Amino acid sequence: MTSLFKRLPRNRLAATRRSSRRVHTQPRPHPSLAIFSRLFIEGPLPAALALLPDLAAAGLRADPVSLTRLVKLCVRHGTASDGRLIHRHVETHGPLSHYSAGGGLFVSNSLVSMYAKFGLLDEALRLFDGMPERNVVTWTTVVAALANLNGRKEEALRFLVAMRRDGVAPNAYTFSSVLGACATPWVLAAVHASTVKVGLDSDVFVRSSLIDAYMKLGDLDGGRRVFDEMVTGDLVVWNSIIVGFAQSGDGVGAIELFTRMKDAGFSANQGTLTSVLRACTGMVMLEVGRQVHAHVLKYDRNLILHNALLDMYCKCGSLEDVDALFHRMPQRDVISWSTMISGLAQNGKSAEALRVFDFMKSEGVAPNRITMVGVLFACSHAGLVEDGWHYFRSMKKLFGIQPEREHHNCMVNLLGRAGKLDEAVEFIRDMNLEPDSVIWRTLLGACRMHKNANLAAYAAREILKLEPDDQVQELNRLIGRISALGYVPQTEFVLQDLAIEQKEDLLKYHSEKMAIAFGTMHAVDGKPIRIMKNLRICGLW
DNA sequence: GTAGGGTTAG
Repeated sequence: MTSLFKRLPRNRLAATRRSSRRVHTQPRPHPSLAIFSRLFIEGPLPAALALLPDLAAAGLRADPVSLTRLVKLCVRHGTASDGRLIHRHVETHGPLSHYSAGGGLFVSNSLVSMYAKFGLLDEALRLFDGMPERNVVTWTTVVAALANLNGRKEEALRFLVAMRRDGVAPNAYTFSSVLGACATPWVLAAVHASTVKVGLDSDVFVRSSLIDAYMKLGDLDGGRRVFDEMVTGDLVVWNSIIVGFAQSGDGVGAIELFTRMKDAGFSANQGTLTSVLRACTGMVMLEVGRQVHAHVLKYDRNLILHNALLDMYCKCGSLEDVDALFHRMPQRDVISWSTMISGLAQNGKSAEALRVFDFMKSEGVAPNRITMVGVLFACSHAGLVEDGWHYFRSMKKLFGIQPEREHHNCMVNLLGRAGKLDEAVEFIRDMNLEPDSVIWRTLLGACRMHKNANLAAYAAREILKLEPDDQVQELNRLIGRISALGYVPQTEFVLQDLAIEQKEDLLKYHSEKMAIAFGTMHAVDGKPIRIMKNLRICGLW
């Protein structure tokens, strides 16, 4: 136990004790090493953090192993300010440079990772810049953090180059992370070639990341080639290829691979099935989802899988399946209930959604903030303004849930759809949050629905203030194809005073039209096209 | 003791 802490030199210890006496009239009991070590390893975190000043006052210095454990505890149970507290403590009372090279490096690495996990990448980079030495873990931590952020992926690649220039060789961890930053086929080809060169392309983590990277770029053949080179096999590599196919819209291919995987002797686990189901949900592939359901049957008591199935059937609009499954489920948690509430509301069954909410409460299940989004959403669809207000106002009192941005947005949607546009504006002005573009867009949608051009112009100006660079992507290419299919725009829903051609132009970007056009272009003859959307604000539908 | 792949609700 004593090996966990090192005593400081005697003069420093004496000075610390003197200052400690000045502060406290009664000498404080000496904190025991056993308490320190146990709390640093097991927590609870607040108690461990509270001991840091005592530790310093007693002239004791935690060793690197205890400190890295404390940082880990902080990532799991604490906040960024807890992490900063540890960092400050270490720098003040046991500077990282005082540890032997390995020990200090471990502590620094864990702190860099801690900042990255709290989303404080710039603080992580500041610490990184100040480090006297860095190893492959230090570099990989930063590369991975950058690769996971849209907008900083190029930096991740620059760090990979800098790392090699610094004489640190990337390993499988590094490649697996940096592959998430390959946004063009050329970069991916170069990184792939590097993995082959250093013999890491057969590592299961690298292989799975390679497949993901090819699939994300839409290169199904590239992904398939990497997959086919696999000799030993790995469940997650199978998972990568299956999800890649499903997300590329090749649901049939995904299921074929899924079957091949089982033939190859792999047993789909919960992770495989949930990710395949997620892909089915995202692509609205009801038939494929039903086939996956058959495989879920052997996990007949798995709540996560049942919830994923429930969501899939909701998003695919198959309410008979939703009903049958929900009643058969052996247990239900707050996610099951929330899925039902939102799913029914999305399918235009608001009254049922609110009945399910009552049923949920009668079963003694406490709603959470996501449940309340569903409830407010249901009110919004059914035009139940009074009920919506009641639920919004009672969230805190009845369920202890503080209304957040998304709940405020639901209220603007509710008031706006009900035609109470002035009340919606008043609500936006009175709320304690700074309105964001989502709120203004909600109001704009309501203005269109109720043909209020003045207020629409106001909302649009607010949106442009917040998002001056709002851009339209490859849309025009797609529009050309829609027109070829006989699309005739209905200009009465454009409120601005514009020439008819300009109005038509604006309506091209209407989301349902686009979805139907996309479906028409890709659907097999005779098969239904299922359009999934989260809001029903258009007057035409 | 530090960095990695898939994993249910808006």
